[in-house]
Amino acid sequence: MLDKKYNHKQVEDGKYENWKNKGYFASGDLSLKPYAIVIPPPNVTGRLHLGHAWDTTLQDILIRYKRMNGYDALWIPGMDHAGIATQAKVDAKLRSEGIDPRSMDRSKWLNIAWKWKEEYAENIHNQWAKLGLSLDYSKERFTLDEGLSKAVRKVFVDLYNKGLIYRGERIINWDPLAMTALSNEEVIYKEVKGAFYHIKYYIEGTNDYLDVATTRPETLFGDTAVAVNPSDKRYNKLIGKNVILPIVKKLIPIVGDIHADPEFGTGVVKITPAHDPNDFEVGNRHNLEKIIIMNPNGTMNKNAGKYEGMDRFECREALLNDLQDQDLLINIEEITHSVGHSERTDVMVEPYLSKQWFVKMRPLANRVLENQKDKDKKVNFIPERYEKTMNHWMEITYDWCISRQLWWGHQIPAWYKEDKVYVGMEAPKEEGWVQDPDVLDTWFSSALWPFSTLGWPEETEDLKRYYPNNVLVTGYDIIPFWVNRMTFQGLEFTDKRPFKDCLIHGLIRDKIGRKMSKSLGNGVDPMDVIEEYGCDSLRFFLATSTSPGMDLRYDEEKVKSTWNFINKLWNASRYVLMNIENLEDKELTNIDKWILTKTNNLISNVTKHMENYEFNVVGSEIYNFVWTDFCDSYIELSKIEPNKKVLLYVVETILKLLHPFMPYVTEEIYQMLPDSKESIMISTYPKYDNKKVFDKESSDIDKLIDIITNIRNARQSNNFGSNYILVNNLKIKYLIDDYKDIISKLTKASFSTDINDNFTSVDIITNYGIITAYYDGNKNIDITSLIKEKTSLENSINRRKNLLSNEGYINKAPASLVEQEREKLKEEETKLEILNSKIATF
RNA sequence: GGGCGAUUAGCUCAGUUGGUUAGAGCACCUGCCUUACAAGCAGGGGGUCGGGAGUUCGAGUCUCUCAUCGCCCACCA
Repeated sequence: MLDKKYNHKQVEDGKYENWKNKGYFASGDLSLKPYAIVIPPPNVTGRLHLGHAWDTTLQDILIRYKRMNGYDALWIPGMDHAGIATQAKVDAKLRSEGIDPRSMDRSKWLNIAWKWKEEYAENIHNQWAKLGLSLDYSKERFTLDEGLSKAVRKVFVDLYNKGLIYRGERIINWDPLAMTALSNEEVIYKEVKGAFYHIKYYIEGTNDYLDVATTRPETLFGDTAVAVNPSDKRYNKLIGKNVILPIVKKLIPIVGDIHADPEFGTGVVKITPAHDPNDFEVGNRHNLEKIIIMNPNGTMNKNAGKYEGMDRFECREALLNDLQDQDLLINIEEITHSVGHSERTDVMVEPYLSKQWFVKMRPLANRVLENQKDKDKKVNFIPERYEKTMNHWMEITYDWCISRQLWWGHQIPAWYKEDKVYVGMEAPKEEGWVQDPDVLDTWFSSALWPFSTLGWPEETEDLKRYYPNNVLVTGYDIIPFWVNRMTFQGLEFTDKRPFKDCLIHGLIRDKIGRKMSKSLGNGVDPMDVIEEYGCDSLRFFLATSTSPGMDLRYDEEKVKSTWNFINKLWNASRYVLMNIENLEDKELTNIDKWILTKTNNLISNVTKHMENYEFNVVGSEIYNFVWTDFCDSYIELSKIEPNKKVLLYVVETILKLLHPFMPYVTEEIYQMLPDSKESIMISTYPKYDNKKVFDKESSDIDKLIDIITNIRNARQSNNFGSNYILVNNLKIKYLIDDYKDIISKLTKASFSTDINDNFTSVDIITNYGIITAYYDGNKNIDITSLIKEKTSLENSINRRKNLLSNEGYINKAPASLVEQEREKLKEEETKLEILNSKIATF
């Protein structure tokens, strides 16, 4: 027998291992239609947070739903090597042991990193298990696997041969802490306090100077010109003259360039081609020298003269002091401006001239834009609006810097010998070639994930069967990083979209709406939630608390109320199981027919909303059905005449509908049902059956419930006590006559004819007529409440009369609706009549 | 500067192609330990859907506009 209370720990214990061992997670039944999802691979060094829990829960719901619907459901697990993130952690650990990681031998370092990876991968496996995810572990992949690495090399080589990958000197975003290049997407712009430093650049041979404002004065060592706008009358006569670069005291030219905006600042810009993307362009237009003034670690190099060796910010201070001393500093204007920071290390990014590998984006992006115009080939975003996010990115994107000065990742398949370059799948045979030491951006391999995990570039059976994937589930925050890149790589290398649907969810926020983050310390560990409320509670909360694409506030109260819901389900099942042995199958009563109707309508609605990814609607549909229709109504109404078959059918249906959301508790209860199969996981999803829909009977029971509520209401407001007599005067008399026993039980009333003359009588006014109640006590009718009810009834009648006399409405509204209105009007009019006669007696 | 989202009950959120005095959870009020459940049962109160205008027989739902908050992209010498 079930315990009185739902115990999530006991329920969840051991089930996952059992499912896994029995092979329920495995895919590959070729007689079934395939359905495939690949998990967004978590960073191998990370710990799964609530966002992962949400993301994976949604996928598991889809997979379990499809599996129960007779699909060969494949959910591929896997992890991402997460280049910078992992390397930073491994390095930090080594440094804490007093080891300088960069002084190590690369292969030794890699050994340590791999060990680290194994350890952390294990953590993630444990967390996936805790979340109940039905992943097909036989297909698990890692982005640095040999197969995936081969896919990476193939893509690199092919793009190179097509001219879509090139190596060039460009201004890139440099992370001086991680000492690597970054892509634009890895730079986070933050508003910070800074200043415009106004510096005197004396015009050669005069005592006049130009007021040059800069936010990064230390870059002046790399200045090779000063620019003014050719149309700027204040300065354009100066074009061709020179200024004296402060401190350095060398001459640099004044050039005319449209980059200088006369409206902005002083209208004069210093040009530092090696340290600013715009200046780089200006430099190219005017053939200026590009002087790099920093070392990769953010310290100044020899071009900074006496400042060599100082950190860039230290140099800034020292330089400003010197400028001040030499009366070259005009003023310091404090401003707030946005400055790029490294996504991973959070240090200020330095625009830096560097030789890197790039993907030429325009042709690849155009292909996506073209493909999205084809209804049958496009990636369908849910909600649709996120397609704009992708398309916009495709329109404005520019070349993707893919080389990283790291060790952890796919080493670039390019080899150099003197000034020759070789790009290929394998190293050249001849002596003397040296492989590029850099690795590829992590996202370069993630972009291939939907097909590389299925064996591409080999033409595997899996690839043919499961590609394109049916759906990809991820948060809107990584559309630019990942979804976009998978889409263009998918099209380029498979000629297909990587997935048909792309289900987008939002971000998890804390209770007061802030993003969860380490620095705020407001993160919630899903494992803690599972410990306290169980995995099923967490999953149901995550999946049903918000509509698609919207953010979700984590609210422990809601998880708690989900637990209560499960406890309710638990106890309803407990009731059924406690009684089931003594029950028999009987002919269906109208009450049975009512719940069968409700159940099948539920199946129909739930199925529809599952197909549309509307899990929040599914959640409230099931919740209301279980609590209100099944527990509050059916179980109570049927207590006099319970029907074994119906009770079991309804419970089993509920369990199956809920199973994708709450795998554990539904399995636990399912196993206790008399005819259960080996696991609910592999049982068949409920199907709508119109033979179990009885509209007429069902509508009668709706009325019965309505009448019972009326009686209970009257009972409480008049203090009937627990024994009073009802006399039926309804237009639908049969209803009460047929259900006297039930009404008595549920309202504590009797239908005796033995009415004492001293009893007080009260008329209970329902939509279907009057029921008179006789009870031993004082009359307790509140005339004001009657009048209040009368007023609102009159208003409603007037509203309806107006509506029904409106020709536009009569002619254009659906006939059934008009008919409904007429009926309601009639009901209300009779009720008003009764009410008026009641009031008259006062 | 461009784009997107939000604004509905005290709080957190739903509200499916416009269908007619708006739903849930939590909180609140009243009465109940009724043998499935007091983490429960029964009954109840509470919002006119950010402001304004429009389309329509009918708008929380469509259009325009304003306001507030948030996010994304771009720019910021």
